[in-house]
Amino acid sequence: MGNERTGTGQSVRPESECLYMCPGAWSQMENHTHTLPSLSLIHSPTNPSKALSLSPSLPQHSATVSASLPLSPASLPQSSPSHLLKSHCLSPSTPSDQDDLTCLNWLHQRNILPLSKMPPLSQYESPSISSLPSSPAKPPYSFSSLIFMAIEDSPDKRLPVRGIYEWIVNNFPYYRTAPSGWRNSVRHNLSLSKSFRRMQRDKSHSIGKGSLWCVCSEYRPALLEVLKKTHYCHSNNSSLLNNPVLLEAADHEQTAMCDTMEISDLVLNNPTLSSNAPCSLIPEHEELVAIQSVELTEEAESEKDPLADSGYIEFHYYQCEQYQYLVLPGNSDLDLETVEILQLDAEAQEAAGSLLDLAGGSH
DNA sequence: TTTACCCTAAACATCC
DNA sequence: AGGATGTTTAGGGTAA
Repeated sequence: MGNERTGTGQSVRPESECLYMCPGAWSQMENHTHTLPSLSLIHSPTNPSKALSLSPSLPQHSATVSASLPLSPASLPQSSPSHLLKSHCLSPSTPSDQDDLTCLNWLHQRNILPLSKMPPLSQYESPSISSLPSSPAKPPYSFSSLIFMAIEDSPDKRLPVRGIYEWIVNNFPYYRTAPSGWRNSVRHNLSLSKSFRRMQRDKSHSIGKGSLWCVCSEYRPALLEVLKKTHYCHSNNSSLLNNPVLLEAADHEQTAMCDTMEISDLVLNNPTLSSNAPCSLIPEHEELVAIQSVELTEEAESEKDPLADSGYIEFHYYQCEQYQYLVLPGNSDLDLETVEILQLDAEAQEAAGSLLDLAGGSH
């Protein structure tokens, strides 16, 4: 009965997690390694020069999505990285697909990878693992926004109620396990909101029960605006994402380069990065995670990296004391507080992706 | 405090 | 008949 709209987490992360990094962020980190002389951020264990070959041509959406990825415990894997991969798979695919570690198709279409959002580690020290929530955090979007996105994401810009359900479930894993009352809320919104219109069914082309629903064009800008606001409100952990240029670029499907100056600033101001790690850096578990396949330059092709060939890049996340570490190939350490400005949480990614889609939609 | 917006639940009608 | 869909009402929470 309670309102869970905030979806903010309050639990602790497992001590070691795998992270997912969008190529844009990867590339930008790479581009700024020169400001981090003590860190060799990205290189392959088998080919240290490989990092420079991982320079995907930044796709249209990558600028927006790589602008910020604040980290939140609520959206973090609670039990295992595979759980994270499943629960945060935002691809509209079948359940079987979602069991696949490579199930990031939808995000990949936008060159986005889910990277969990969490506040600095100090905010949730020492809760027990048993207190971890077992399901993904509730998306911050209102039902109107969810319906809007679902309809706009459909080829014909119209969906039956069941199709809306399916879209939401496929894209927001929270609703897979949520009590079914949310469906009632969806119908309630469809009926009550002036933004949505029920279309007369064509009896000759029966779609089964119910009608098709579409977005009223006159309310479309307002719905889009709400999405943008949600996008801003849930990405307040990043000065970068609050840069209007980013969303403006999203609206125009333009590439806006993320200003990563803060990276060097943060790193240079962070004593943990200029000294050795305060404890041994042994992650509790390791996994390979799917990361978007990147287009390699010809040079890279000539120096093949088996990890790159597989489409996987291995790196590890874990916590130690009050710091969060991202261990990249080559045993490099990076305080995640400095990384987060390169990351979008899944929700922000969602918003960004939807906005991008919408921006390139019917207008 | 008010207002607007949102979420949730429930009851009921209609359709398939 | 039963489930899905659609409408309406009611009540509570949150933020501006």
